[in-house]
Amino acid sequence: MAVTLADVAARAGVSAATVSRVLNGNYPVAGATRSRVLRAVEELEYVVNGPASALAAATSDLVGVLVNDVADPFFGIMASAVQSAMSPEGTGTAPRKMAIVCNTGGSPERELMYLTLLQRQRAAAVVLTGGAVEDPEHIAALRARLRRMADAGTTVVLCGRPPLPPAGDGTGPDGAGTPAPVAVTFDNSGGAKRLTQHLLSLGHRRMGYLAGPVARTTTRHRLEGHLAALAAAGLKEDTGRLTVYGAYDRSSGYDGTLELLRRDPDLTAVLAANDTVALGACAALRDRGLRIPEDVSVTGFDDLPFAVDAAPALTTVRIPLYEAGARAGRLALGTEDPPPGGVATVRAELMVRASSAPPRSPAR
Amino acid sequence: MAVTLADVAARAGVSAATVSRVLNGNYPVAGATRSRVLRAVEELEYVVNGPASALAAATSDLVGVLVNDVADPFFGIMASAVQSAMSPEGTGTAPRKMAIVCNTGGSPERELMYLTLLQRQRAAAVVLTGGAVEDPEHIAALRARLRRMADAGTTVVLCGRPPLPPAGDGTGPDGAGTPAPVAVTFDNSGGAKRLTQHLLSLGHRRMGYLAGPVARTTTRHRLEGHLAALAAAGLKEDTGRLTVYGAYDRSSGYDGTLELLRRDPDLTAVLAANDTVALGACAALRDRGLRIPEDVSVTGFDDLPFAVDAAPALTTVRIPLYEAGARAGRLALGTEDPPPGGVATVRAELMVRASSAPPRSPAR
DNA sequence: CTGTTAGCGCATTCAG
DNA sequence: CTGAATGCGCTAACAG
Repeated sequence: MAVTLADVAARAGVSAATVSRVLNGNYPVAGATRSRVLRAVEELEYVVNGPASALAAATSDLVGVLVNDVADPFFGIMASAVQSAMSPEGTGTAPRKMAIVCNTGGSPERELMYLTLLQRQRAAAVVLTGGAVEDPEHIAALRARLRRMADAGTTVVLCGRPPLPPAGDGTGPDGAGTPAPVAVTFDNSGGAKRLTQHLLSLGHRRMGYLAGPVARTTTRHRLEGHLAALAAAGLKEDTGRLTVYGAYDRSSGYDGTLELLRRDPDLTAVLAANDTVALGACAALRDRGLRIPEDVSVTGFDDLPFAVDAAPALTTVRIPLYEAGARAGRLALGTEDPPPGGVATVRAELMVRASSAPPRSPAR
Repeated sequence: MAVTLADVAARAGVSAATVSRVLNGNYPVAGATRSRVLRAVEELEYVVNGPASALAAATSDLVGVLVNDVADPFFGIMASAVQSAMSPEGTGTAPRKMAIVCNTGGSPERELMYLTLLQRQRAAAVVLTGGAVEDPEHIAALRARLRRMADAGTTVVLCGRPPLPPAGDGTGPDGAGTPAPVAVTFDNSGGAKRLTQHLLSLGHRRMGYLAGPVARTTTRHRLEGHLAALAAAGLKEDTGRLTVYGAYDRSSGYDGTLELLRRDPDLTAVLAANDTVALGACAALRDRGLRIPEDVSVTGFDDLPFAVDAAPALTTVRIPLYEAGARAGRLALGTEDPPPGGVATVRAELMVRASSAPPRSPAR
């Protein structure tokens, strides 16, 4: 049906092996025959059969990128960056690798399911983005699956999540064999700490915290940074009372803020787990007739593109998502050497904007 | 190295063919042997070799999704929806098809390049999202490429773009052979028209229009709807003078608004090509000391999630991106029958919110 | 219902 | 530098 290598070979008057060689360019071929083959390829509009070549070469040019939610710019930006790393810079050269973006929806089952699919495709590499679920059972399953993939030659890169905790239960040789996956992690805890310190320095003492989903590394690290800053300021007694967990979306921010207001009508600041949640928080506060930042300060996290356009512009913590994704992409392709220790932490920078200001009545 | 079908067959004491049959479930197999095989699969942790099966079956389970920009929620939402259509509803069943999201960056070359990659992978289907570039040369190349893919058995679905214009130059049999790709189009023109009518009815007469990139179907259709409404109101003289082209991003909205203000300092409304551009427009107006909507009304397009949280909340046109994407996904999989004529147009609904109000001095 | 037999299209030895 | 032969792992006819 479709035109094959053999057709091209016949047209060019050479053997299939020669055509294969010029196409892959890994072998010496005479200039004359090379151009003759190339012309035949053009004329026949030949397109390599990916599956066949993957089978024969036992390698594929697919790179999987797992994200919680493509529709969320947080992941969209990272995915876009990973993909950009596949194309060899400016030149219009076709990338040999192709990124597959897979939506897990944050569900552990779907994460494993997509890994199986990727494993089945014999993916060259896989990049796991975003926070990890902290369920021990899932971690064990994930570790096992990733190790099997790594053993089969798939490069595994973590982006935006910490390295997998070591096995611990001593089943099988751990330190030995395949090395742990390379990780590009975010300084979530440090960023959250600086953010809270910023609010503390403005004079805030009664702050509500809208945390992300429970049992997620990102959620935990951000919350820990926040609590650490509170503790350092001698405010640890409030811990927990003004923390509400929810999803990383607008409505969680809205509902969570109403709940916080119920718990403490006099709070002077709301720290949201991310920018999207912060938007919901702002909406809830406005609906309650509270002004931002005069009555209540609001902060986000991530510094997504829309944060600067919120009204008022959101004070937040900037995470260089694009740079991190690009780096993860290069690590996946082996274009960049892994960092010492296998873990690179990208800095989170405090962005002070209009949504934070001193509280109405400082220090309660 | 890896465990193969043969290994499983040996362990289960059956032939490779039988294992293949239980795995694909398309053939009758005795219950006893079936469970024996399944157990062997479990014990050996066998994972099918995708490339090999694709080669043998001459079909692949990959579905390509081309988007201009994954980091843009407009595309992210559609991509997410397409992907959701791959999973058989509630059941935790693994999707047999896998969506590959490819970033074209809006570049025709990259669009063709990714199609080549997809063609190489022998993709089962490909979904092209977003507006099409209107360069005749590119259209011809695209049409040729899509036809070749369709001939090779790949289902082609358009989502958010109009059907390809017919060949016209009479090269080769056109109407014959493979049918034209199915398309899920947006009523961009109708939505834009209703939006402009809304502003007209409020009393606006001097409106600036921030168009998208030139030579894009989406840009053209939205602009046409706008101009049609103006013409119907007898305002055609202004055509063009108050239209500025730019990218679909915030900075274009910002810069374009400054340019519009230069051309007509007394304009009372700015219509942006999409919500992101509108955000930039709002920022520019605020920086110029103009209030929204008291001094200038602003409208967006698409009704992305953040539109309702802008301050003031954005009057815009809602396009059911998720529904459209899901439908495109089902059409790609053949789960849904194509609409009569091969083209389904989804309605664009006017969403009136706080960013539009009567002008300061009605009717100039 | 199950085993046997052929390839699918290509990348690689190994000779020449 | 090039051609001929072999097998990657699996599916799809055929037989039985």
